[in-house]
Amino acid sequence: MVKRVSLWDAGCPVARALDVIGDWWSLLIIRDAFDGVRRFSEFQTGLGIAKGMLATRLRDLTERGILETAPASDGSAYREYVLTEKGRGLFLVIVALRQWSEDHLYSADEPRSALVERGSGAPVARLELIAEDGRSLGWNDTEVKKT
Amino acid sequence: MVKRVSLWDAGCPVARALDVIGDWWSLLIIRDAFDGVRRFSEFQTGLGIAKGMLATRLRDLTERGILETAPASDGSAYREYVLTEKGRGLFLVIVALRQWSEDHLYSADEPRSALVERGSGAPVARLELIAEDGRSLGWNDTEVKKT
DNA sequence: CAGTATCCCCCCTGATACTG
DNA sequence: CAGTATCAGGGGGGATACTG
Repeated sequence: MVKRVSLWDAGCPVARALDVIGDWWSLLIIRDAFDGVRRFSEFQTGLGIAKGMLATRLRDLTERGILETAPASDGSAYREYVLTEKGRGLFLVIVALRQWSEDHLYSADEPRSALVERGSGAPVARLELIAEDGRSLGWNDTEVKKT
Repeated sequence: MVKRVSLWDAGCPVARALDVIGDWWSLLIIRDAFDGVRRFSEFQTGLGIAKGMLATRLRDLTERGILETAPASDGSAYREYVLTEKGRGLFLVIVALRQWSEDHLYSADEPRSALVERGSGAPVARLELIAEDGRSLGWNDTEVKKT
């Protein structure tokens, strides 16, 4: 973000999305936020990010409506950072990244993690693209249509 | 990629994925590849990227097994860059980004695009997270379990 | 703890020129 | 057309010190 050439107006939704969350740290911060991280120091130690960088990223993400600040839940004087509805909308992006990563970036003997239902621990179905009638679609079965 | 601090070994699949395709240009190149772009100059003019940067990105993506080179289909002496199976696996990541972007980054009066079935033009269902029995799941219904 | 301020390096990135 | 080589700049990003 804040890059020399913004692709915001390039007319492609993907480019516009990357303009907002396409830098190195943002998605990692958002991932941590989904995992319940809320405090500055939690992000900082968990990510190993420099404090100044983290402050900048948190401010940017807040300005862009992905995070919002809330009074600390423990009564201390500090802020907490929580995902907005817009921010929570990025969940599937992270799930898709996770799924691809575990499919293609891990060797068979490495420890894995899996997304399961909270409580029951039942596995979650793989993300897939389907037609409205339920047929599974591959990447080559689709195209982008301007409306 | 090639960043001071690699998160490849951070133990998080999302971080590892971003280590591979988390830089500014890679996903845009991949998106273009999904749209059928194959030639150096097509990428270059379509993205407005500097030639040196593009050459570096194409090489990195090839080394990482996301793209592969093929002889030019028109018989010329040049290479073409096409997605591998691993690269095609990123389709859902791009779809998720597109969906989020159109949900949250576009105002009502802006022109949109939509993913439709090739040929029929029938709309594609929204990406969503479901349990194995078909129930729709929200972000807060899940957790990551180490295996 | 939660930041802000400063310093500074280095690499990403663009621009241009050059080659086959 | 498809790159490679080189140069120059700007800012991403780390480290440290400082404040409340």
